[in-house]
Amino acid sequence: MDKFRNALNFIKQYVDFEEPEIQAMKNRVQWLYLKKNEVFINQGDIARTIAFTNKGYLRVYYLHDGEEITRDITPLHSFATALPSFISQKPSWETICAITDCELITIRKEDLEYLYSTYPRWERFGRRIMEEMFVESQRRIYAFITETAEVRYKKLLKHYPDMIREVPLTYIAGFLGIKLQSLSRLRKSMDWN
Amino acid sequence: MDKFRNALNFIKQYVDFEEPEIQAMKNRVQWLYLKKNEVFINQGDIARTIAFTNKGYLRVYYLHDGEEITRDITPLHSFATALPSFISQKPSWETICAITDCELITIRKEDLEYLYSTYPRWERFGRRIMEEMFVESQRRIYAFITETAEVRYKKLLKHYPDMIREVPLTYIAGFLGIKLQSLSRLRKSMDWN
DNA sequence: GTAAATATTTAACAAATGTTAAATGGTTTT
DNA sequence: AAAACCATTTAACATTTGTTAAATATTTAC
Repeated sequence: MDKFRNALNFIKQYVDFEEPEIQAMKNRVQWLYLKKNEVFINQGDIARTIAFTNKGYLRVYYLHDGEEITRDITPLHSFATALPSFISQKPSWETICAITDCELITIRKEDLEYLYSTYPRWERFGRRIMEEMFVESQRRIYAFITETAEVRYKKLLKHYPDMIREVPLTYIAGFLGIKLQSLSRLRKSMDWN
Repeated sequence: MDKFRNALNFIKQYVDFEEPEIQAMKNRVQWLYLKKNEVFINQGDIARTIAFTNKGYLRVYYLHDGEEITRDITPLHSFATALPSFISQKPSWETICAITDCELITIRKEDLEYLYSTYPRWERFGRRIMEEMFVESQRRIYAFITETAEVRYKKLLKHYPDMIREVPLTYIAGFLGIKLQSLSRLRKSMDWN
């Protein structure tokens, strides 16, 4: 039983790696275990690592007029960091926090840069994963433009049933771009088609 | 006067290239001139090229219940393609169309892949530009969650005054995620602060 | 097991945006 | 200049979501 099984399955969707490249990665990552509500990256800190969520759900939010605005809930087996801060190495305005107990595979920026510079296939992986994340992000913009909150909620239920089960409704509402009370009302009056 | 001046200025923000790498790119791009309302990539076609908008504005939209949903208006000096189709080389569900007369620098997917495979710095550029596009996309998601349409419109006015001048309000409204009539109403009742 | 804390629901009213339909204003074509 | 074609505005009414405040329900800590 390989601890890296989830991560490797995910990675191999994008690039076929040789064994030494995989080893180089394994030598440079750290495992990080977060309890529910523990913080991965705090607002004001510099995002020095990026994480792969091997287990659990993270929430990305920032403070807007004293209110936490949830921008993202990371699906299982995906990457998470405060990217603007990670790229620029300036303080982050976003906070990333564990919604459930989490098991993260993290890599420091300098180690990732080392992989990028040393192994062209890792740089290629970086490009492809970013393309994918961008496309997904665009899909979400379409959803905001064309779908009502009810439709967005139904799709979330359909695509991420586990997530809905484990994540409090406040955060789901934030992710959908509506208030908790609106989500609650919408759940009551929903026709299930 | 270098025809590539805009493009090179843009590119050099992300990676410092050597002359041969720039030449390799110049040898593989094509210039494409579109008149207002001409189509760059049609729904159902495969996106075989990606474009840099040297002049003019492109609009990305798709048909939703017989209605054109504008997902993006590309700023000057940025990249545009139907990325899901470009990546997968499957038919595009999005159409990209010239809002104004356009001057595009285009490169075919296979030529871009050649640059990526041959020059690590081009692959690095590909990754960095994708990171940037992803971050910008996330910013827009925040805007949908936290800002009213009026605030989004004011920011657009502030950041892209030229765009507002050249692009019809229908498309602006679509980009903001509201209907033309709502934008019109909002413009009338706006307090200019 | 009980108290405290947190999550979710409910409701009445307010604000923002959508829908439909028509009027007005500009441009382009002939 | 008139006709035809766009783009934009206006208005009345409908729907969706926000706001405020409270009531329930569920979970966590002691």
